[in-house]
Amino acid sequence: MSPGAQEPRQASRRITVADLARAAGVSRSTVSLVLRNSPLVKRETRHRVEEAIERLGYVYNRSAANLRRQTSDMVAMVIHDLTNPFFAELAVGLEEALEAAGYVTLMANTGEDPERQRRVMETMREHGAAGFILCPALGSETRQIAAMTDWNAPVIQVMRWLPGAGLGSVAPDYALGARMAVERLLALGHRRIAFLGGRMETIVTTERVRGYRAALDAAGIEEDPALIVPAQVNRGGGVEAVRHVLALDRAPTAALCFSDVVAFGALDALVAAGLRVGRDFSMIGFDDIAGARYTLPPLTTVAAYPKELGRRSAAALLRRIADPSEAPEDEILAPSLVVRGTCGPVPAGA
Amino acid sequence: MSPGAQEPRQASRRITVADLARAAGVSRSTVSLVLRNSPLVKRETRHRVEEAIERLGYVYNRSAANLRRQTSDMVAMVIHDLTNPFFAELAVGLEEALEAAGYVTLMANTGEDPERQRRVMETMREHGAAGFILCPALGSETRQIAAMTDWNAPVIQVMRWLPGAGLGSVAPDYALGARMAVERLLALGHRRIAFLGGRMETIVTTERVRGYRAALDAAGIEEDPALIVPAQVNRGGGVEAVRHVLALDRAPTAALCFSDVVAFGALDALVAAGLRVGRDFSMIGFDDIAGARYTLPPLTTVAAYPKELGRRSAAALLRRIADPSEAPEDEILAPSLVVRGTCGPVPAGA
DNA sequence: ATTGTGAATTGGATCGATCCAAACAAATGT
DNA sequence: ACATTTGTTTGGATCGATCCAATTCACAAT
Repeated sequence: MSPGAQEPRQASRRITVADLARAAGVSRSTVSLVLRNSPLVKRETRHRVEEAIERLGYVYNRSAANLRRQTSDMVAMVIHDLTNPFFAELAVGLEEALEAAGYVTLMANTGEDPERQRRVMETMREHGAAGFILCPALGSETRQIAAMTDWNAPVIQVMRWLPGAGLGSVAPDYALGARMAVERLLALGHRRIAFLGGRMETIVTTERVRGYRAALDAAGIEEDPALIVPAQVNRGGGVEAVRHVLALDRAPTAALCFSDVVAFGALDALVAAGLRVGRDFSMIGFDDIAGARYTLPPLTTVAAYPKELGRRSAAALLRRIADPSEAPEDEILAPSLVVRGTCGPVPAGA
Repeated sequence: MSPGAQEPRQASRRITVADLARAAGVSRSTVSLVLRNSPLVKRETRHRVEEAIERLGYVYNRSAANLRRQTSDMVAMVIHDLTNPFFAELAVGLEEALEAAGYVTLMANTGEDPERQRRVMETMREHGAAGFILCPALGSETRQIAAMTDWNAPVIQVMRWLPGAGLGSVAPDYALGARMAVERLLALGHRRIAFLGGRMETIVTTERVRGYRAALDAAGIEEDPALIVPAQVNRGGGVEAVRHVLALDRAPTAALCFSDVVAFGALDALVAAGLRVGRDFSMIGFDDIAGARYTLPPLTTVAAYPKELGRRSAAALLRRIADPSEAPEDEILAPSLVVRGTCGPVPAGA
């Protein structure tokens, strides 16, 4: 056989508290107390039990314990796209915080499929998840998600949320971020500012557009609908959107992009069109993903701190698990503008 | 209170099979048979039970069922860095395959911390994970990982592996990939070819270097140790490694980078040094991550298919779960070379 | 020797679903 | 009418740990 072959693997029944009790000459109850670090057991008894645990190679059975205690130490994390670097980082912050609090994480990636989302959440419910962190797939039905209120397990939505589901959420202040970005462009003298990328069906887009509009309004600039250009949320979308606005009669001199990834594509298209970004054209992204500092020039963008968002949503969920009577809250994190090299004063000619 | 407030939340004891039995006028055993879709129950009885399930809003308790059946439908996925886009995609492929097979995924990110890795794996074991997918953290002790053979749950290592742990693994053929890349560069006439980035303590690096050497050997080229430049596995590492080799007496005309991310940094540094990549200097990356096609020029690289690797490791694990007597296997996937724009013939002057 | 007190320990019931051997019902054969 | 087969249903024990009320122990006080 293989070099690592063991002695003939015997069926070896699982070691239980009963076995430990027998081996240590105490009752099951006492063993249980030792396992839970109760101060009730005499020091010497504790040692005898611990010795037996060691000697027999006992493994605690959390499922059995959870069944009896009517508790759960599992949290469900349901995310629409883990390959998005922003969400990957969010997931890491989340898991880290949950682990630190003694929970294990059940993970599922829905790939934007509401049906798959429904299915995995149902399964996790059957597993007795103590709570849910959900970044809902596009097309999730509010009714179905809202029904989770009587699942007897709190739900926190992250990044995206279904208005009126009444579930609580943690997300960056998209509108504020967009507003800050546009205000920066206005301060540099820009008057024709585009919004590139995103899908108007998503709350994340409408919120960002809302902030964009608010900034223009406050500056007394009349909005030009032609400058709001929805497009796919990827590099190709950025390319397309830029091509579109450059072909306009009165092209913009600056743009806020839906996300950094869209901005990357936009940057490519601007360079291809012979424009020097940061001089001939100013641009701001959204998210501050890892690659943003490495573009040429480095991308000015709105940072949303995904890891922190993960931690916050974990904290919010744990609070609700600890006290289910607490009302759901919507937590909104202020983003910040990271100024790099893609913005400059409006060119003289414009 | 909030608009979504429900009627006063009653403590509402959980609905169990016993409740269903009472409601449907059958025994608990019959209910259980219905739940498991047994063909033994009469059609009409089944309907009565199903009606009760619907009416009472029953939720199946998988933990209780697993306890009694001495089975488990949870798989543990322990990964060292989920924010690495390569691993994120691997994780998605993995979870997808596991979900399709009826398993739920317990996820943990170790952040390259062996102690944390030990801890989370122990916890998952206590939760009764049916198997483990492990991408071991740097510095994992072989002894400790090898000890998992008597955990009574199969372990598959992905991407990285500890030689001699005797556990089974799924990984790309790193050596072959490196060899293919270097052979390409040789065919273009390059003779001084560098290897940039990576850490010699990791098997992934040594394997790639092995392939690099094999290609040079086969071409009868004497290896120059000065051209093998370990560096951090990030953009900065790439920058540093390029600066180093360009300062050599006889600088190389081409390089294989440890990974795409290293190649990105290398590209930056080459451009900064005034070299036209693909003409003055040729370069190949490794991984084929999403950004690779968007560099200028687009990066030629070795594709390793992370999603497929995830699926394969899921399949391998499920096989071992189904038949634990099966010996652990090491599965090695052939990578392929994706030719884009960063390679060209050796410049005349060199 | 007896009582009292707090510390330590314990047996039996329990969490929710499933296994198992046995019982019951319906249909078939002789 | 009875035995046999096939099809359905069932009660009690069980998985492993914990809860709870009750008991035993150790030791000081009377």
